[in-house]
Amino acid sequence: MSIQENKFQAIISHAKEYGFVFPSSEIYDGLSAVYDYGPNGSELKKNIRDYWWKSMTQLHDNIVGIDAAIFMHPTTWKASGHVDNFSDPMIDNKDSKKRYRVDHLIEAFADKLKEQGDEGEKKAGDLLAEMDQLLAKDDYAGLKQLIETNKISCGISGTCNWTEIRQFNLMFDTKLGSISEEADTIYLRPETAQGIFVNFLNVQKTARMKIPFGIAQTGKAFRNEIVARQFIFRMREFEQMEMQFFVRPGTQKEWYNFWKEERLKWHLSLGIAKEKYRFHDHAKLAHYADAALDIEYEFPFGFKEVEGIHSRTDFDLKNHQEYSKKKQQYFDNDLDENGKPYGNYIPYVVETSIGLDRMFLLILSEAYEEEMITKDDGTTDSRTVMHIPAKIAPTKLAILPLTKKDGLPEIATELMNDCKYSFKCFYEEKDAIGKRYRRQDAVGTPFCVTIDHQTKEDQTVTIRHRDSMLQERIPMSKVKEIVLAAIQ
RNA sequence: GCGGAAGUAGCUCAAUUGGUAGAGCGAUAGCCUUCCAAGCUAUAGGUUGCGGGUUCGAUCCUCGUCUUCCGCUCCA
Repeated sequence: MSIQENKFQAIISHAKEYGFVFPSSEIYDGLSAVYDYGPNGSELKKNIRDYWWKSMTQLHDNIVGIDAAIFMHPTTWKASGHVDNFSDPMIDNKDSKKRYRVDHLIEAFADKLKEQGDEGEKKAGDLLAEMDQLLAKDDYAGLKQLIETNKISCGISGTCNWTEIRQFNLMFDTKLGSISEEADTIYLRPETAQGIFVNFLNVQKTARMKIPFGIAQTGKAFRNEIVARQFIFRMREFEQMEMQFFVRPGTQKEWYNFWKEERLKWHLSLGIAKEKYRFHDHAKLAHYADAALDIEYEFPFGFKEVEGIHSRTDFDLKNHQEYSKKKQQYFDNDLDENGKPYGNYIPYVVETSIGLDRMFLLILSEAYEEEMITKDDGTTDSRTVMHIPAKIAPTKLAILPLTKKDGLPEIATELMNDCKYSFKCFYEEKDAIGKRYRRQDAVGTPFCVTIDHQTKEDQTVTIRHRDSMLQERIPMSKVKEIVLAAIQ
């Protein structure tokens, strides 16, 4: 475990040192649980996003994309259930410093009452009924009163020395409109999915989609996590890559299983070992789901969720129909077993939702290696190498003239100009060649090409492979196609 | 948010009982022209996290604060 923890620390340091991830606003001591992506990080993140986007919208002809706004009409979040389910009243015991969710605290007390026979059973029922009423009214003073009159105590300290009840709202809000008194409160979206749901009919009609079909979207989402830690794993501002797949009611289970397998295939297509992944089925389901699972990856700090597959039923569309008073129905012309069209219905939804930042951390965790190598003369040496899959590596090709004289930089520049329209290249003529190789290893560049004096004679160059460190002599004219073949 | 630990150059770390900060690596410029980091020269880089207090004098003692790490609490 401690080796793994050290590895995680090493990855965080490496990420900062080589321009992948910086703490946000670092010169002002940082902002907790917010991070910025540097030059290499922003390339890698973009490449992961593009790879996902392409696999969804280009390789599936029944999936189209949208880019909905972060700001949405406030009613959206009432319909989605987030306003009610996204805030929990909390209370702290002053002696034990333990924090409880108010409803959990009272429910636990009620469970104890129930064990005391019929009379306790009745008391517990009354208590819970009263709690529900107070919760519905957001009456925190009343809830505290309820705790005090029932002498509900802390399990650790045994005292009833409680703080005031406080509300932890997990959605960020802001004001729309410049004069704050007249402005409406709106939320920063806590998930991108609702932008897809409210556009369901717009997309279905304008892109002439037939069920089953999907809508994909990537974008920022915001959650006011009480504790946000573990580097970029849990951030307050993060990016999601979501796809909502609309299906005929009754077929959701089959599509749920389809996407479960399909999404795992996507992960494995990046060359990551199957053993690093596992499925985790949710026993306790969210308010909108009839089935849910996580795709978990073994991070240095244990198996954690990277992606979720949720069978969201018709919960969202049905609620949007109710709140907006706009029909969210789809007319299905396909014929059922009786030869009649399926007709009007509100589709069911299967969601795939992956955290881009988590995927980024997954790639870093998977790629990072401190390698011990034995040199030809028997001495040992170490190198830090990022085995980032070539197709998402920040830089694809480093072009290195062996020396900065004798016309070698000119030839290298020519190659650079030939390749830079096709993929991201990096040019460097400083320092010994070995040092330059190591620098490229550290940022995960899969290929280095060295131009030497022989290049002037026969137009060949040395191409050096990052993972194996093997070198081969190839015609300079082949460089572009070799790299292109590796990144597609 | 609570408890514990830590914070000195980009990184890793020094600095005697309190006497106003050094090294290695890295970076930059140049030399060398070398196919797997650690040849040579030079340069830059610090209000010791920040702010008070004690003291003639604080990196060191003390208080507060911020950040990070570990453990709790929350995570639709």
